[in-house]
Amino acid sequence: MTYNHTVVEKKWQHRWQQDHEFKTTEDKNKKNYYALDMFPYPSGQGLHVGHPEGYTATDITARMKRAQGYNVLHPMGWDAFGLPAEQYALQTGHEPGKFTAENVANFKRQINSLGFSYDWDREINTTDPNYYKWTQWIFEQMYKKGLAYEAEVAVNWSPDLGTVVANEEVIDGKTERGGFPVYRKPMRQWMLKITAYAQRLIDDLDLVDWPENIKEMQRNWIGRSEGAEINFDVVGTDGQKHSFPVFTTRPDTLFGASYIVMAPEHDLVDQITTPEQQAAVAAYKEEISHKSDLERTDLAKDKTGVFTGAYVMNPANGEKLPIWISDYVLVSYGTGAIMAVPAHDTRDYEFAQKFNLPIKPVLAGGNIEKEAFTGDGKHINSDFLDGLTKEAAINKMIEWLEAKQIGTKKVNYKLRDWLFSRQRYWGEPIPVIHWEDGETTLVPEDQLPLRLPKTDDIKPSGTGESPLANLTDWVNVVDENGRKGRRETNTMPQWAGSSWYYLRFIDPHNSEKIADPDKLKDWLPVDLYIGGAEHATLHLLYARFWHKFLYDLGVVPTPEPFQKLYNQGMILGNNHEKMSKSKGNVVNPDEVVEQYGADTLRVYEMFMGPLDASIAWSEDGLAGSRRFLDRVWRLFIDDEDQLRDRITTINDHRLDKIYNQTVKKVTDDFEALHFNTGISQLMVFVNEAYKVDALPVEYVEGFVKLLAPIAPHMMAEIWEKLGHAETLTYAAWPTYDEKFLVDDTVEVIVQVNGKLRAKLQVAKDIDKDTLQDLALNDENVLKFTEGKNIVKVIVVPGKIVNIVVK
RNA sequence: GCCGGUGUGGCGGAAUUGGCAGACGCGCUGGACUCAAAAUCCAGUGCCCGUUGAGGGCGUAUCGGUUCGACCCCGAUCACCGGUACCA
Repeated sequence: MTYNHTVVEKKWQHRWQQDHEFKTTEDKNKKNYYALDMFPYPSGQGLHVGHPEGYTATDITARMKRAQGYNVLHPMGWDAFGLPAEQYALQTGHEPGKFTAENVANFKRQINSLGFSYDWDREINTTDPNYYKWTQWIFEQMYKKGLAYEAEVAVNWSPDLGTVVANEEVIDGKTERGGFPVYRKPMRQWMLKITAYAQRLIDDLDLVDWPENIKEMQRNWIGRSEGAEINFDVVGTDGQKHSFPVFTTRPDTLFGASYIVMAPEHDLVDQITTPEQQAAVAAYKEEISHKSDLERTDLAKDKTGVFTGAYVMNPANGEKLPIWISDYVLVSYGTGAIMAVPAHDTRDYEFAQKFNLPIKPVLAGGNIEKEAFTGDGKHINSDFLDGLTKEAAINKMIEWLEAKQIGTKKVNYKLRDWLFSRQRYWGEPIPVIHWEDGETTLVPEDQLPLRLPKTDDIKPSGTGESPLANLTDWVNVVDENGRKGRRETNTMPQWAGSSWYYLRFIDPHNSEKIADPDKLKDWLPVDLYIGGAEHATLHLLYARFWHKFLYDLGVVPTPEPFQKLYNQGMILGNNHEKMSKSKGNVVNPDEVVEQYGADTLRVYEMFMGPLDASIAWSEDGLAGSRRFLDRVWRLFIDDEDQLRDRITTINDHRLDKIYNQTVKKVTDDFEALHFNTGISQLMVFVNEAYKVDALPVEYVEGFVKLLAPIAPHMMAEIWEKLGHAETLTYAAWPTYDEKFLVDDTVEVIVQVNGKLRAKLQVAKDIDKDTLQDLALNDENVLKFTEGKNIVKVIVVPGKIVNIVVK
């Protein structure tokens, strides 16, 4: 009979669930292995075929590690707070919690239909108060350490919608929904001081086994740059003293500074602007305020700006430099003001050209008539720096600045503090109360979790506050002394719950602590973490930041959370484009499971190519994977659904070599996440097995174990037919014997001038001279050496002979 | 623009350390089985020359270099993908 995937897959999924087959073992005599997936947001669309690619990879690893005798922690949960549920609730008047629960149920059904070996006893959900109690707890610890603070930050405010919208919801300055205008409006926000960890977040990348490109992305995102802060005194028109610092990576070019630029939002702008320039400056600031961040940076080419009328003195040479404002200087980076050296900075050069400001070279080389010279060279027109090159001049200038107390050496980071509040209902409440006397307090720890009040009537507050502001019963509080207060109505961003969930999986039901310290010690760091590269910066940086903070508190025992990280690639539609509804190229895993079975989907997704590559879906390829599984089934099982007679306890040794090779290669490949080549080797074994009459039962069982992590349902069924009552899950992983991998003879290739001319079958330990003689006298080789001078013969025993002739 | 990555048959891809380019799969071609078809099994399949055979030439984005020998190392160029966006 042909293999019936529907029956067999249901049978084993049912049994696994009943037996709690994948419950995490915590045997002290075994080593531990933590295989983690990036947990999904349970969207209404359900799973698409991209999800199972990473999930299959971790599942294969988890299953192999169980067979290899490890305690394996392989959990799954739900990152279930998020915008879509809130929008659904706003539109339909339903409660987002219920909607989310339905989506979770659907996701879970789909995930289980694929046979993943998750320990569902450890399922977590970020919207569960027992979970977000600890998200709030971590926030409170940060607040106590001064790492959570309030600040006025500009947000995208839509008066028509009565809400604040996220950057990605703003298109051309209008809301994505409705097309209403969006204004930049400063609002009180919660911030987390991730910048305090900037240096450690760079340094500790050296501790982890991550793809180099992801490390590089994080380094770029943090953006460390070294330079100096230099103080400039404003040459006052009204006798008032003002001074301000600028940050520069090129203090050595101070002699070439020809003007100063401040960000239009810089605090000092209004104070220093002269009366004659006030109108122009005000008009420019007004113009800028209508531009979004994106617009300000997009219009990069054409520089704009206005003179303030004020001047500073160049501390190096006493020159008077005009102060301009321009939006090419960002208030949020460095000090919000720069010294412009147009001769040696491209942006300053463009600005100087446009406004006819002087361009004064202080480095030899380049042609400043045409463009800024940003390379290295000897300093000129620079007094005590003349003749020095860049690095020496930078050091000398910093020494000089520090001696004169004009400036200091300074390191700057691009990384900004984390904007941690959202004006949303569907998120973790920030456990803070603002009292009428101006005091701000945390909700006491013993009162956590601070529950999100249930409501099916989520409406915009109209003020820019979250919909929670409408729920006056919840918002208004009174303390024991009758003092009135108001709860924080901002909630946390989706990143919060996902920044520490891997810790909770270790001890998910602990009501006293985030997790038992001994268990954290046993399981951390995560051994393998697989997910999409789109989380390369934000999620992975936030999680590392929280982990380091908890490490400093003594809560977690390791400085880094994820030892090995791997990014799966994308599965594209059959037209090589990203799958999307509008392109009509989306493949639904439910249909694949129904038609071909979960095992086929798993094999196919792993066989498509390297795990990190983006590869197009192919129905033919999928069918080919099913064909391979059918071939495996027929190899072992006959038409009566019985084991084939060819499976025997007698070993005629014809499969010794290929079997042992297969065990070795598959084990190594799975370990290295090279599943495509591992599967290829399993195919080679099957091809060989079809050619022999007798299949030693030992090899059959070994093969079943090797394929089981990828095709667990079919292999469980064959395992049972092989007469095993006990589960395949914990059956020991096969081993190989080195002695079968080495041959007595090897094939040596013979080249003449680097071109292949012959292949020789020779004894493995043949000596160099004999091999050389053999090669030189080969019939076909002689055709190419006859009548020519043999200049040189390179002999690599066991591999190659290269004869160089002239 | 800058940073990172990739480029191999008709297609997905393989090649561990600089040593047989194209494993494995798809597709295609031929054969067996069948009344026939599907399925299955077997064989062939980089391109070109050679009637066949033996064999030969070319070939890993392009151009050049290092080397006895380069998909692999180096330099330049092109294309595509990802990240980033005036970060002083």
